[in-house]
Amino acid sequence: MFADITLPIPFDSFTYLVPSDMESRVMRGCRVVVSLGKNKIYTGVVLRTHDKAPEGVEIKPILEVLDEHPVVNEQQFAFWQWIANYYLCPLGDVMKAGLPGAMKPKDEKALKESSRKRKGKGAGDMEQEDTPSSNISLASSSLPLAPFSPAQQTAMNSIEEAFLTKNVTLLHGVTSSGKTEIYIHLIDKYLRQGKQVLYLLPEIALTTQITERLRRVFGDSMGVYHSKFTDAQRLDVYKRQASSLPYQLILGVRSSIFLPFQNLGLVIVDEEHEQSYKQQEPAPRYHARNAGIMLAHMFKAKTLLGTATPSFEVYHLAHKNRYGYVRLTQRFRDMQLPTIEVVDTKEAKRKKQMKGAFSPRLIEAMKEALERKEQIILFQNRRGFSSFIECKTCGWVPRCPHCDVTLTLHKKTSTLTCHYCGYTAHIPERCPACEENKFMDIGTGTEKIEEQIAQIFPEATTLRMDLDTTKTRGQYERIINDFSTHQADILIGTQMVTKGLDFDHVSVVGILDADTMLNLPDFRSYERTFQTLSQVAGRAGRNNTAGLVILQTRSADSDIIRQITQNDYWQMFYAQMTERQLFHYPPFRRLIYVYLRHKDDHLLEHLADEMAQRLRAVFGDRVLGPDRPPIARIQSLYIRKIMLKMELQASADKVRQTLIAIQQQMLSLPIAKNLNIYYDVDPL
DNA sequence: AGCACGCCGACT
DNA sequence: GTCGGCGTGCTC
Repeated sequence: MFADITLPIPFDSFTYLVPSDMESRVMRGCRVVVSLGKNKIYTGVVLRTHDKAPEGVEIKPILEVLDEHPVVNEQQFAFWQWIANYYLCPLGDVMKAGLPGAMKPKDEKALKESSRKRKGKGAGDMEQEDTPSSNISLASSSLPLAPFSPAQQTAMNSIEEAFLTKNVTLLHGVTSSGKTEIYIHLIDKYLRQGKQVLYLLPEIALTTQITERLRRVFGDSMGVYHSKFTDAQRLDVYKRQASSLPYQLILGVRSSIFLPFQNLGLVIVDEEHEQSYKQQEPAPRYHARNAGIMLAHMFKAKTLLGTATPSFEVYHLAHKNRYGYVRLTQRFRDMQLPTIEVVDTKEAKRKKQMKGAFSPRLIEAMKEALERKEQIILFQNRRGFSSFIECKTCGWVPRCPHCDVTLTLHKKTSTLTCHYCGYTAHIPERCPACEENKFMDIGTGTEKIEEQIAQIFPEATTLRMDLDTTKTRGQYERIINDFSTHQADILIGTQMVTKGLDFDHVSVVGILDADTMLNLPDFRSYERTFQTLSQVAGRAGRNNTAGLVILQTRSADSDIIRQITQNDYWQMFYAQMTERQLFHYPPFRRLIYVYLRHKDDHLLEHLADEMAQRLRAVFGDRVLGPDRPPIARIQSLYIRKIMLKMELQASADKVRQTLIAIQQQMLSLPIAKNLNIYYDVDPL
């Protein structure tokens, strides 16, 4: 008897021998311990048992069976396989994402350790058991639900009506329209029917505030699943979901779609448009919103997608009546939307009125706010001090030796940093090209904004929130907390400030430079700028006063800026969709990026051409490239990208089979040793 | 992915 | 004369 075992490495499975004394215990879905290679020990999951010996390889025995009952159920297997097929990655990669970290490769010592502990309660123990905690309220508890406003009630009714005929519904509600309250009522309804609910949030939005709010309503019937939790904590939730007394509501981040569910009735994807639902590294490169819809589909459950600024993919399907559509235009307690004032920085610059990144109008608005003891948020979508430094004499620019990018200046730490691989270098005293010692910095990051504030408003206190100031645990929450308790007047930040909490004392939001976002070489740049700037703008305004947003741009009279200031989603969507259709981009086509990596640029060039040619033989002009991506080298590997634009009706299965076949042809070429090929399906 | 094997530089 | 650098090849 043999067993195909999936291991947490980028392969589908390996075949092992089942020792006769284990035959009754080696079952599909159980974990086993096996050795791989010279002396590596892994925990894997049994995919299937059979009697066909693989040819041409030595076959090793399974060393140990860890579970008496399967810990991966049939629904999960089907879901794993869907992810692997759709996102074109080995099953092992899915397993790695799908099981909590307690299944990491073990060394010999850890293995013996766990054998000993398994009698008790080791961390790697996944034996099924009912959790000891009693008094678990299954339905929602004592806190009566907060009453709806008429607008919310109407929206709730519309959602329920839409679900009669549609499996997926988009709830398109402006900021502060009370979407969460609607989710809570809907969750309550499903829980009362004995159905499970999965409530997905982007990582950054899963704060203690939202957790506590839901905890007050749903008490112990809610489990929280966050990537910041320890392996043991996540394992607890996993075990609980597989037990006979699972949490009825899971509030979680993208990876919680992999938890075992038993009777899922509803999936909520909040902030549906958030890019962070799709990850580029590591594989599997799945989109949690789309995978969540598939998960719901497998359970014949419903999906509610919520956002103030829908993604084109979702809005398009809602518009075509494939998804239900519910609009919520009224803000909670009739809060007014902020006024957006556009400042033409091209004009201000010509008149030499700019103070660094600040226009006179923005300075004036900030000054007034500070005098009224109100708070300010400044948005600059670039971290660090400047984009890069340049030798004043010869124009030399320091670049990352591993990646094909300029190094960003971080003045606080006196370093030059690569934002891709993290390489850091000291600022050179003299230019290595011409020996001169004068540099100028080009571009503006959050650090430089902070420095300019100190000059313009020396009295004001500031906080900075970007990747650099939120590296360690708790820093993010701390900045949010300090700012909401008014321990600083001004919050300077990147995209990060667009998410999270509503602040009560922010009257002015300054967008320092809308153009860098608009000018990114990406077919989604307008869609994204609209989303991001709408979200930032939504931070302005207090209880009964409309906030003021100062939007600085060099293209003040462009259509996109007008659409943003008028909050005209439809116009923006309509104009952009015309272009998307014309140039065969999503949501009219399905994109697949094929990436090739190799350390030898010349050889890679040749191999990429070869692969593109083979793809063209099948897919014709649906194949574009190969191209050198904007960042053509990361961590010493050169990269090429081939783009596929598939029709929506093209069979995903056929496309996959063709791609895998061509990949295998490529990798069998003698010159293609060390060629690395991977895919990004529906890239963002 | 991760880890052993393999062939070239600075050390006791 | 060895320790160790990371290039490259393989894993049932």
